[in-house]
Amino acid sequence: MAKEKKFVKAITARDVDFAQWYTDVVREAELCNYSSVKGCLNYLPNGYAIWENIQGDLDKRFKETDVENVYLPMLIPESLLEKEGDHIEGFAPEVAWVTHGGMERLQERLCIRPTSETLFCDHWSKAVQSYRDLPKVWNQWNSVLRWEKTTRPFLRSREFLWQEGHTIHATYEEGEARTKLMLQVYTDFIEQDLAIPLVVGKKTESEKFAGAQDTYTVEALMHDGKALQSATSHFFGSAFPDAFDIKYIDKNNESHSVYETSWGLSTRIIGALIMVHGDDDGLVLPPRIAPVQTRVIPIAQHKEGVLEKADELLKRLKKAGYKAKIDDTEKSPGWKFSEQEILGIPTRIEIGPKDIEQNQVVVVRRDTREKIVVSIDEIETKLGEILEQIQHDMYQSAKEFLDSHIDTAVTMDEMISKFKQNRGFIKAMWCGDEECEGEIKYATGGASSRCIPENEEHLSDTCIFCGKPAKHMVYWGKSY
RNA sequence: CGGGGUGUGGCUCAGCUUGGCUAGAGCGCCUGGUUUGGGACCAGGAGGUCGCAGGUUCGAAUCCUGUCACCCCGACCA
Repeated sequence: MAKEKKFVKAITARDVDFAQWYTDVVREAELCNYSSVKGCLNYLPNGYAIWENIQGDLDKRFKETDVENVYLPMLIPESLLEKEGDHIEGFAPEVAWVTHGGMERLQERLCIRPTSETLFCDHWSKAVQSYRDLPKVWNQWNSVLRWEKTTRPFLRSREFLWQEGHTIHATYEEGEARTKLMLQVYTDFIEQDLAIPLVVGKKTESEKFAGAQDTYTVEALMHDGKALQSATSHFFGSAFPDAFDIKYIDKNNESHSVYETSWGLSTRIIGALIMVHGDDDGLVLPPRIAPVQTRVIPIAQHKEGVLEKADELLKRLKKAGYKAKIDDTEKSPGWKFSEQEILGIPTRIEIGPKDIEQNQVVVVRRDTREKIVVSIDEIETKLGEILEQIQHDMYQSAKEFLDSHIDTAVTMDEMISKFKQNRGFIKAMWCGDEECEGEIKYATGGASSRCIPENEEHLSDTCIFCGKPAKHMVYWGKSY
């Protein structure tokens, strides 16, 4: 007798409706949910655990490059925010203001930080006097608030968690080197730990951070073919610190400007994890960042000895250093399998009466669903190998996707038709004119310049839009 | 900011056009029992001032006015 299908699939197929799929995965995996304020999220244990791991890994990489952590306030006086013209102009439309303290109206309103360049500079303007005070290489883990009109979980929220690094240096070269160093730190972290391949480069004038001289970016390609800026590193030169009057005295008692950088990575990266690796069954997390690397699922756990064996296995896995959990709830095995898949736990280990009889377990990979029979005696070493393989394979398949979605174009017709048929990045030459950039965006239905890579290729002599001599090769793409 | 949509138990929604008995369903939850290698089943049970305010009416989840919130698309946006 055929059983009636009792459970409707809770996750929309990825290729049917990508936006809905994304929302479904976020909901079903219980990463976050909507709070009572638009655009502000409740980060739930499953989602926050991912962020904690990101923090842990990235912070370690920061400290290897001599970064020191600090914490500065969340409120910025209006007068301070206004000190650098481009900066305030860029952020003014999206800052939230505190106007009252208790019942009293404040003499000067305070903005809730959209970013903290001004606070760092304000501090340094007093604290830095001598070349001996330099460099300052600081970072803070915090949240910021930007009054976005359109919001989506992780991708664009009003309040979001991030880290913002801020540094000042005695020389231009040193500042520029730090900017590039942090870009490299992000690239390594995202590619190695998150298994997300990147396109790396410099932003054009119009896409730059408000007040920056140079903005560098790492761009990831989501499965729907849209790009997502996944981290950023800015070089401010000395204009920004000059506006705050940060000066130092060198060995010869001469006064000099300092050179500033800032760099950040936010919870938006969780959106990238979902959209790069996820599939129709839910989240797929790379083993190095997964809060749980394996979940033991006892089969027929009511039978004599099964739970005991499963618990014993769990203890061994934990002892061997794995982030392991057990699902010994009363739910049916099918339910448990689905849940492990929705949550993106990289492996599950099935252990039932038949396995125990043969001194084995069945390891199932989340990414490929491959079932691997492993002798219980070897589980500690085999699981590690399987996890490493998953990490490697996930990067490879994402890399293949990225590579197969990068194309080139030398005429506008070519570019437009390629954007229509093949989602992703298109490389094309550009004259450096902001107007052409806008025209290209319009003509392609929204493809903006994503970045100019360090090693530019020479595709043709002229700008793809206006035909004037080309200055740069640009990666173009539609983005989140 | 423009267009569209939705607010009814924890979740997803039906009911509203055409006002009327005690406001429904599925999932989830609780209790007991049977099950257990891909979302098991039976029985019983708890849980809702129908977003908020006002109006019309003998009577409003349903009609009217206002308001708030959220979602989707677009525009905008480091």
